[in-house]
Amino acid sequence: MREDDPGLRAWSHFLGAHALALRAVEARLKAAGQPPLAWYDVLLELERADGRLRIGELGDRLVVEPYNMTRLVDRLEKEKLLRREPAEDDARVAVVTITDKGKELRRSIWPHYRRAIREVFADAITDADADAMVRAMKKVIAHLREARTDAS
Amino acid sequence: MREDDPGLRAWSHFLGAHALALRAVEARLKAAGQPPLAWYDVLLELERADGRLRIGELGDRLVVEPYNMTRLVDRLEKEKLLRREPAEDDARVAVVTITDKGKELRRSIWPHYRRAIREVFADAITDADADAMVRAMKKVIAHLREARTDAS
DNA sequence: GGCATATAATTGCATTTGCAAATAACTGAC
DNA sequence: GTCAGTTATTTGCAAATGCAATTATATGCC
Repeated sequence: MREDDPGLRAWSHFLGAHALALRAVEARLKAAGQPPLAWYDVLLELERADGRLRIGELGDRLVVEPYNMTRLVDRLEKEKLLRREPAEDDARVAVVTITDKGKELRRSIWPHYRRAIREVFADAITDADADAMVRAMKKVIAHLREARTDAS
Repeated sequence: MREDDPGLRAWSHFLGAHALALRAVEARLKAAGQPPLAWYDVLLELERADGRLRIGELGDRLVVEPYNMTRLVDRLEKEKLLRREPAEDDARVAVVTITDKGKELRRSIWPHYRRAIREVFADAITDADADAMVRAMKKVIAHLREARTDAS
């Protein structure tokens, strides 16, 4: 019953660690009166893209389905953390722009989030573990990102 | 803006890889006409525990909140994959027992699930990567499981 | 240009999750 | 034995998610 293939073993530990760690991080953010992680992700991705991004592109980068991205943007827009604007070149497209309030919120969340990551995750492993994880995770990400592109 | 602390970098890759991989695995299961992963997890955990487990214990092991565990059990019970029974010694407790149908479903899901894990995750990394991941993930899990126990 | 097909975003409806409260039963102190 | 406090599970309601359309626009082929 117990799995001995290294890949399968890694998968099950991967899921287990993720569930525990994410729950603990979200709980800490909430305890500190901060918004959910998804909000931070959106704001960070927007800042990284110099403040403007199409909704679809945002969804691709954050691994959020388009219909969920629409609604996540709805919520942040209602809080005036970002704005929707029509794209100039393509009328189907909505471009999202981060507001000053959005930038400020992101900055104010970060210390809480960073502390949570450290306490929950980073403090449990060595830097060498972390580097090894980055290498492995990058391979998985590349594997899945390229599979998404090939139309065959 | 980009993070250079190894622990924080590992965290962000960890989340990214998880989101992509889980989406891909769930999509494959669905395409193969299989039930959601959560059902498999419940059935497997029950089999590992010789078929019987309290609802709360199941929730702890699967990292599912009690109110969600109640409802997940509701759904599987409606499909006759398991049964609820009152515990003999403690009338507050509901014990869950896997049925033959449940065992059979778990066995029939596994080949699909295993193939999905391989295609999505395991094939992208080396055995050494997998072993390194297991080591790191175990540390995170131990860190969070023991934190949960200490009442201080 | 005109039409079939593809793409971006959104929406209605059903399912699932989260939160706070309710229910029921146990435990320990007195 | 009784009561205060704790624990296991469940439930009502609100919020978030998944799925299957729908809308609006763009693109390529004739």
